[in-house]
Amino acid sequence: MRVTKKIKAEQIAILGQVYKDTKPALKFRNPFELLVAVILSAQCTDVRVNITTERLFAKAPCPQDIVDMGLPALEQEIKDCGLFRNKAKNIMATCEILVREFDSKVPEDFDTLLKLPGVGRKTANVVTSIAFDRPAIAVDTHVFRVANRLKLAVGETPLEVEEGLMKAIPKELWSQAHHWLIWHGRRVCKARRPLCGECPLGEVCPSMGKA
DNA sequence: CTCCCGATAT
DNA sequence: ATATCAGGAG
Repeated sequence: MRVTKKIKAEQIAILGQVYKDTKPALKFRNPFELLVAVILSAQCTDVRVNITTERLFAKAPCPQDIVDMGLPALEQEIKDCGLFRNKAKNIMATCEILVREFDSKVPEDFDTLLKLPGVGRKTANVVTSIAFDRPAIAVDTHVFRVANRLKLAVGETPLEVEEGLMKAIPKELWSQAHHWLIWHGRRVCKARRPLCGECPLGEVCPSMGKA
């Protein structure tokens, strides 16, 4: 199957119809909690992140509280999420910067977010999109896999896929489409055993039955 | 490219 | 037993 512009539009329309009511799976009450939750979410399920952040923010709801708690205690607190030494070091360094340079608030500017330790392109896009309500497409493992399988956007790297998706999707739908792709990746177009048999995109998917 | 890393699904 | 999980840094 050759995936034309028209077929891409159909893919997007179906995704929007099926997943229109989806929202972020990560629990958060403000931009700071979202930022920490997304840093923790690397190579970890959202369910595990939510358990961890609920416990963490009960003890330390603000950047200064985490700084005061100290690195070893933070490591123990987030250990279940994996990669915990790197994540703890990055969260601690980020909190110190937020307190010292940004009045304990999460900056809204994308490039400023990118400079924070532990914050890469995916995390910065999630925060600008979800916390600050600006159009962005964060390419995580689900978005990367689903976009490539659909050939909605093909690329070897997350950045290539991000750029392809921005061309294929109207800007006003970027943030929503990001959620549609994630939920489709979680529920149907799974990494290991995709449920092609019950996929609403079967007719417009070039990878149908090939995984 | 490799390393970081525990929990979970298959 | 092993692949995968809302990645990022060196």
